[in-house]
Amino acid sequence: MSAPLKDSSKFRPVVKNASFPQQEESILEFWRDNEIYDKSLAQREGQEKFVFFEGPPTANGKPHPGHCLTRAIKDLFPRYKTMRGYYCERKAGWDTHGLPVETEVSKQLGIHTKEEIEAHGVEPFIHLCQKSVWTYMQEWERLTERLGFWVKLDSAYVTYHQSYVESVWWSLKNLFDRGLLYQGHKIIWWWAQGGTGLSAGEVGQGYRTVMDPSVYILFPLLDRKNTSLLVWTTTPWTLPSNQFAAVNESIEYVTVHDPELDHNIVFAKDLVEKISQKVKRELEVKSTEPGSALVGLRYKPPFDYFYKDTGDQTGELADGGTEHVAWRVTSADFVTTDSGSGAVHEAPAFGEVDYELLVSEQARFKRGQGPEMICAVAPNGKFTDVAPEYEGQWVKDADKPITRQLKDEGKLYHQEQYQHEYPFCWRADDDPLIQYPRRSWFIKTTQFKDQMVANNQKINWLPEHIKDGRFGNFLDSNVDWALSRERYWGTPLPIWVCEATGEMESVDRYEDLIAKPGATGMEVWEKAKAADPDLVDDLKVHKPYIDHITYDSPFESGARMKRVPEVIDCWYDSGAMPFAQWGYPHQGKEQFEAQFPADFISEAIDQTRGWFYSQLAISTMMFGEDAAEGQKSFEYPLPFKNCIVLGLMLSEWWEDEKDKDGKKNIYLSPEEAKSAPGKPAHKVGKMSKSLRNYRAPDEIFDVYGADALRWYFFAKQPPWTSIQYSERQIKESVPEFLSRLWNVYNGFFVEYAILDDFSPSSLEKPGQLSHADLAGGEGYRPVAERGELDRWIISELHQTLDVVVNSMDAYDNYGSCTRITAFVEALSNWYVRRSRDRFWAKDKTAPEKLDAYWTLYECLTTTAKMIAPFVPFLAETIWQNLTSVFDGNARLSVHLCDYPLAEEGLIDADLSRRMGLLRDIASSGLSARANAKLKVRQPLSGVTVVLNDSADQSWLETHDEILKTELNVLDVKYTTDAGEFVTYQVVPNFKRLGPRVGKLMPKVKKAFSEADGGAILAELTDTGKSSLVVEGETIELDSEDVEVRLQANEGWAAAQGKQSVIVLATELTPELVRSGLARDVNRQVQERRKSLDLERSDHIKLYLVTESEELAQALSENKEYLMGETLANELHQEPPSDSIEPVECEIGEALLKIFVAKDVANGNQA
RNA sequence: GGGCGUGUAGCUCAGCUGGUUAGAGCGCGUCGCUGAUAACGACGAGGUCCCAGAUUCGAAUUCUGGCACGCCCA
Repeated sequence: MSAPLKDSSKFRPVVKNASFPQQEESILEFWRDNEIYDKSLAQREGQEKFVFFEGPPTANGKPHPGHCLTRAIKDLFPRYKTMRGYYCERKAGWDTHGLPVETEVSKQLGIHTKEEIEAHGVEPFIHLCQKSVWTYMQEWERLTERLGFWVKLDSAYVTYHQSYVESVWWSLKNLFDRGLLYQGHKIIWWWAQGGTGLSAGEVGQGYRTVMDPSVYILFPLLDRKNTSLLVWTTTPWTLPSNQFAAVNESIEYVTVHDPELDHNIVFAKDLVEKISQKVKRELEVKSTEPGSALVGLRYKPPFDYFYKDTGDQTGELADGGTEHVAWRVTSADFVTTDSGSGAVHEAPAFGEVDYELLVSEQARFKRGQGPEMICAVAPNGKFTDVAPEYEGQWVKDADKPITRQLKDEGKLYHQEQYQHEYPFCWRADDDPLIQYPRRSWFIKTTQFKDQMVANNQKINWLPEHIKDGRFGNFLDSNVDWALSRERYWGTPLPIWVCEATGEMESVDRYEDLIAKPGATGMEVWEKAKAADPDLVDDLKVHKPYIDHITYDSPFESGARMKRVPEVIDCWYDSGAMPFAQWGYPHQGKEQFEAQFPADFISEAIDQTRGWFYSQLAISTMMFGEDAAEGQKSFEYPLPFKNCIVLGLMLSEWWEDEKDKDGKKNIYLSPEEAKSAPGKPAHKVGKMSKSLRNYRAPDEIFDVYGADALRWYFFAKQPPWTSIQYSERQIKESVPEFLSRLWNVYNGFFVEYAILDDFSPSSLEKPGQLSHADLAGGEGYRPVAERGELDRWIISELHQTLDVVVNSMDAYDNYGSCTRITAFVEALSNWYVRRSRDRFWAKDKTAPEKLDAYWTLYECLTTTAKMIAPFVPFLAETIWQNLTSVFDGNARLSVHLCDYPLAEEGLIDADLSRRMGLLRDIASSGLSARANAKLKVRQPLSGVTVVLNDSADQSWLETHDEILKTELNVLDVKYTTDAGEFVTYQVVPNFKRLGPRVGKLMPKVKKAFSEADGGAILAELTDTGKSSLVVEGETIELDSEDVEVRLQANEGWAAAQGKQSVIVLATELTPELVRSGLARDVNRQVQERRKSLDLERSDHIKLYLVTESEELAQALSENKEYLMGETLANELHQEPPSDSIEPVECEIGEALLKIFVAKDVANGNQA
């Protein structure tokens, strides 16, 4: 089709079969070329702010579909708020530190342990880390852009940048100076052979089922003669380091007499039978007491390595008095009677809960007077000389000899083997891990627990249960933040220690550091930089360079200050992002104060203990009521006000065995899986890089487009639902929504507007094509003056806007999308469908026709604006073409428009209700036809609609035409009189009657079913009242107390709608049959027109030849109808004289030859 | 082992504060429509709302206890 491209007052014809992905690419180009994002921001400058924080992703792996969801949601609300008039900056950010990066680099180098890293050299290792961070940078940026996520990538914050590091340092110095940063021990899973601790993730990978000893040891009680506490443990090698025995205060304990040993033994009452069975002898219970009675009793531990020197040591308690520091019975809630003896051996060096018990014991004493942790094992996992008998032995190998020694000494009461899960090193799977204490730095977050809990209450969590559920619980069980990491690539802990006195101080700027008296060591960096000028300057604040910088101690002359070796937890980096992204307070003061707190953030649920917590903790400590003096504190020290917690995205894949190199999981789509050789196993689970169990987002973009993916995320479920990601679902969102709207826009509106020369170009100030902007266009009539259908769809549009805006303001994208989908469905399947006649009308200037164009135009432009935040590409495509007629006078981009708001005056609730009823009746009518096997092409003489409520009858009666066309009937009758077609059923309104009649309800229900529905209804209609007698009680009824249902009687071609029954007249007269035949003929002629590639506006000469008398009569009776429908200038019932290729087809029983030829002479005469 | 969440049609998911006929989309089947046409409409099959108890006149919905799955932590 040759389009008048030069005529800018006409719409551009849209390329047929344009693919969404291709269109999106050109929209991206348009946005780039015209800097639309920047303009959308500039336009809102000075307006109220909507603050968004980007939770920094780590760019050292390829992005997967789960990341797309996060980024899509992060884009949606800022776009929406911007259109609503807010100023919303979006600064990107990248998380660059931490173990994942080190692991990635180690893999490249083929090394594992810290020793190997040191051997390789920390300096080159760090260089690799810094570079590795950007390995997938481009892919992330491309994904971000391709998805339509508008965020400022070129001014992104980066956690390893000097300004960022110094901002983090500032906060750490602040905490240090306030005494909130302290050193303590942390029990970690320790790989003794490798000399390193393992992260939780690594530990989780290495669990195996093993058999370990389970031993019951006698701890003689010093205060009770001939009596021992029976203590249980599964790690005999920790017994030499025993410090306490723990019982549960609320459990009952017994003292039993063992006849064989002639000794009294104390253990949990519930376990008497079990333990008797184990030792195979009757144990006589002598007395019972609560666990609390045992607390404080002293005992003699099985080994005296430590006991011999300090067994009698006492210390002063904080609230007066003295107590023995160790080898006492203490109380602990975690002790149960599920296994063991109800008394547990405690070696604080080798267990986290044991260590916590030590800490709480220490807290009872005056400072320095309490128990010190004891430990008979060296970091290499071997006994030290403290335990001479076992010195140099690997702890796990010592289990047996230790048990044997205890047995020989009569201290072992019972032993057995037991099976459990135990972690091994994931890279050396013969090495079991042990729990082991390491020196570590902590932040005293527990001091801020109440404030954090209070701040959490102010956050609007979506879904709500996060607040008091997962997040709230986590806060309640807050422990001090273990901040330090004995690693290399991270923010260095900015604390320098005096080598002589151990006094410490914190430094928060590199500049200040090198200005310290006697500072040296900067040359190491300078040399490195000179040798490799490409090194980024930010590296100088990192290991190893920073470690070389020392200076004169202010605490003792002649001594030097040296940095502690640790780096910090990278979660602290990200949690500091609200201020560190600006380099605050060294710079960016204004930006920070204007951009805190965030109005909106969103991440997946796995960030509960990650970014959500780190932000809240740091903000509360830094800016809360107890903030450092001089520090600006905020009314809301919480870092964010609204937080959408996304569900986890699971992947669906098929595991195939054909790949032999150890990576046997290959993503196969359902189709591929079907045709794959062998039997791929269907699996569902977390998306993971190593499993390769998903398809790269790029492929999705290329096949379905970003809008399809976005719509799938936004419209298919609330965002916090854990979804099983499936390509099929994405594929479905295309026809369901995108192409449906596309068909209305392109397949319908644009095509006809071009044919009809309709254009809104007469508007002098199109502006953003708001309702008001459209008035004054050529042929424009106010909505109130237009036909009902037009008023109806405008009303639907504005009701939709109302719902969408309210939902979006409440961060409910799912609710918005559901409503938008319904609107587009109504637009496509009712408005356009019912308006076709007007679009086809010949008179291009008929007011009804122009009304239809203006109405649809308004619907489409408004819809484009409405969907712009959701599917920005499609919205832009539609907008660009719909505004192309204005020579650049309209808004350049849909994203520069204000979000459309509902106008009360355009909403007509009655009309919406009635139209709904009409649609329901039409749909039931079609259903009735289908049931009666009367195809729609066959006209029927009429239908009768029985309403259960006459309120809308007169309105409906004026809309017969719609039903006549929809149902292809000649006549429509309405009645509320049941007649013989239907039966009235009156059922109780349970919601209303239930509370009133209570227990009588079942009987009332029965009474209703037995009563004469018609009579009750009649009474209610006449007097507004009725009554029922149940069990002698009279129940007064008004019309609200009952619901009327209609039931179509058997034997009629009828169907039931929500509030009506529709009955067909099924009798077919010969005339009706012939009329049906004519419609069949029309259909075949249209088919022929298409096969001849005729344009829709081409006129034809038509020859229809049949030997059937009936069909011939049908043709002549319906000649005008046929000519009109097929644009035939002439219709003959004999063959043409010139050679026209005929087609033959069956109409009913008869054969028909069809000759169609384009009428060149009279073509396009319209 | 603990916390949190989830369990509804073949699939993916809705179902608000309890109201008696549990929905949508897709898929499948049947039929229709044909100037939106690689679109559209109707109908149908398909559900012990995970199980068991309790509360209630009434439970997919509330409570208790299980089971299964997922996540986080241990």
